[in-house]
Amino acid sequence: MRKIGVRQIAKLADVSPGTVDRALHGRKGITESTRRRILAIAESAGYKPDLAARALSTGRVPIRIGVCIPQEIQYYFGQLLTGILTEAKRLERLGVQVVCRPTARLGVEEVERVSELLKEGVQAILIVPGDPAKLTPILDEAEKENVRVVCVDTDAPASRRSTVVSVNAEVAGKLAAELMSSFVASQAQVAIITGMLNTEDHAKKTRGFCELYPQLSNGGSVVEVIEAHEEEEEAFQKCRELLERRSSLAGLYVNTVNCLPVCRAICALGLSGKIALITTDLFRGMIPYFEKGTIRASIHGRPFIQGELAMRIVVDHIVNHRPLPPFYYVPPHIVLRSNLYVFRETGYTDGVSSSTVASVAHPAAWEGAPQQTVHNRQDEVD
Amino acid sequence: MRKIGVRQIAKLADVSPGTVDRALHGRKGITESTRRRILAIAESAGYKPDLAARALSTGRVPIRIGVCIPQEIQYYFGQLLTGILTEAKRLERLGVQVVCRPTARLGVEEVERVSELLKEGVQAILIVPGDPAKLTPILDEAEKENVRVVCVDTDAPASRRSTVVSVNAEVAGKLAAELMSSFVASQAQVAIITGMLNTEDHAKKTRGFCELYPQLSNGGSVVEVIEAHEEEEEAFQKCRELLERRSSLAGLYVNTVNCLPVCRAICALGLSGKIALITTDLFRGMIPYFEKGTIRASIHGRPFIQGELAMRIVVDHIVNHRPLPPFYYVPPHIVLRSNLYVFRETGYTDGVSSSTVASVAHPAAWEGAPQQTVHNRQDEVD
DNA sequence: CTGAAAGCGCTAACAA
DNA sequence: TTGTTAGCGCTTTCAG
Repeated sequence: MRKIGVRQIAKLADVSPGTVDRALHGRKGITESTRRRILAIAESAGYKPDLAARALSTGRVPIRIGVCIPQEIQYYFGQLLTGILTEAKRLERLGVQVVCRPTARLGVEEVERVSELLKEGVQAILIVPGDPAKLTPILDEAEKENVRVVCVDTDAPASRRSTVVSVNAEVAGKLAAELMSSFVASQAQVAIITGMLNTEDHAKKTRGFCELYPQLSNGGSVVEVIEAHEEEEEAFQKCRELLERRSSLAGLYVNTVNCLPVCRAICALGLSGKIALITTDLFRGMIPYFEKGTIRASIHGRPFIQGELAMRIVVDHIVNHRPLPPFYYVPPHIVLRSNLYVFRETGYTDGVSSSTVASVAHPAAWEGAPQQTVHNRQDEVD
Repeated sequence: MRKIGVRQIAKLADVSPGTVDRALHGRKGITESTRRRILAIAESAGYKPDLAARALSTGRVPIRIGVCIPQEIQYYFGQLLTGILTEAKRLERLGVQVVCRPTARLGVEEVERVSELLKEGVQAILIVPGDPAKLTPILDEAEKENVRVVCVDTDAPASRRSTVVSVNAEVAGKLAAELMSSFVASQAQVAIITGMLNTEDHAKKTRGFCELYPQLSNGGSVVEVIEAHEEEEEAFQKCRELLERRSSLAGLYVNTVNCLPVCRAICALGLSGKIALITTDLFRGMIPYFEKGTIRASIHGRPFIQGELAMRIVVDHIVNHRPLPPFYYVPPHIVLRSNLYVFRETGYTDGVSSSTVASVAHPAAWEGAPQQTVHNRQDEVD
């Protein structure tokens, strides 16, 4: 049984292959009646287009994806970028190319970088919008010119961006609250150390926590919310002061990635393990504090995954026309001491060839650091 | 910059495309010297063959992936399959085709299905090996004939399978233990309800839990481990009996997906919310028990992700020759009441167009069920 | 041993 | 509105 293609359909319908093509794709320049006739024939003949042939014919226009993310906070945005590039590499065969125009810091010269990307003729832009207000016009402009804008990690809600890939900040805050309430005694007092409350993400996490914790803790309360502006020294001083002022404090929720100074303050006052500390995200510097029991849990947004995912969905959209839903919320992971080493961010997992959510084996998960597994990269022609 | 293909290589080497083809594919009828010359040129030019064109020319789909998973336990293996197919669809443009040979139940007629797949000429097999002992010979045979075998969800450790995608069962058990110890009071007695201890996965989870719980609970202990053999009625009866016998029981860890009967038993005895129940995986039937507080947490292996990942890494291996590490452990998610609705398995997330780890927005995460977001599937003629 | 040329099934530009 | 035709990049057959 021969494979049936446009040619045979054309023969059956007594038209030319061109007309069949028009019918199949709803192109203009064909009578409604013949279109329906052809469609019916195609249907009944069980026509399945040959994707390979189509791909070949359409001429694989290289897919250029622009990337604009900050270079600072390496362990966070670095992971994000790695995720993006890992996926891009995987999709190389599809003709995916990435064009990077990083910003020095979050929110700095973003508009300039984006306009450079647009000049490069990208079909989509992955961006961490640090200054959504300023960006909105150019992002809207991009979308109008049919360039898909995908926000990553944080949103630009006022813009027409196609979608956002991020954690649901409110859920992250609530998760922390739920965990906290099971770590501390009834009626316990806890506090939050945040970055800046005018940052959407920080505010939402704080709000989520403050909303849920009192409900679950039997009369417990959030006694203070402190802004540390992502500064190491400021965080350390304020935290130390807080702990001295509030000796009754049973828990602390740090909802930005700036948790190290807090850990140091806690240890300095001999409170490690005595006060329940819940942090955000995960990087190697946190490991000793997990091991000492200073950090009880962390709500991890997994930037690597976010990067991978953003790249994946945007290419899927461009190549296969899969629609982009307005939000892609990735479920944050809860990192405890017992699952610490399954996360690639600890560096004990396979960081190169490993795919998205996975890591390689490391038998000694609980007790200390297992050996790192290394894989050789095979580079070949074909 | 034009894409470089056999034609340009031919021009560079001053030979014909035919010769380039011979060189690239180690075909006979070419001098060793010219072959090496051509290969060097191809290499330095960064030649990447166009899979679509090759597929069209040879008339064969370049990448066929066989899938052999059980049809039973829909909510689990169904999710796994959906993940596999979702990813396959995404990779369609690369010429990926899947061939399904499902088994009726886990461990039944697996060898037959695998041998059918081998006859189909697949390049790789994704399999949930229910009966590893029986499968080992044929899996080894497959690998010997250069067919990659990827175990999913559970392993066939004695075989030469290329890799396994699963959760690290021991870590899952330890996670449960760590959570349990923070849910219950010091020195609390807890019990485990499992499936069959001769199933690798169940045994490892049980072991992980039993090892860690006593260490973290200040003298608490695991007083019983009950096998329920994945039977609803058996689980219900045994659990009920257990609860009556041990009135001091503070926590229960169910490490198979068969948690509903346990929930019912707990509710029947009026212990909902009084005893800390930690379950495994996630499906819609569990939602009411989360909402009532019967289930305190669940360790979720995310079969959808495992399926997606398995397909992804195997195609990446075939297409880009990325090496397959011997294990791919996916970090299990901890499901609590506050993050329940971010998981696609609850049905409140976007189950079709959504990608791997993501879900769409649902503002009311804590309080009851938010509205379901629906995306229209784009059904195309072709 | 190497070159030339004919497609694979589909799309798109141009002709009728 | 419809038909014709020239490729897309690779493989393969048949001459040279």
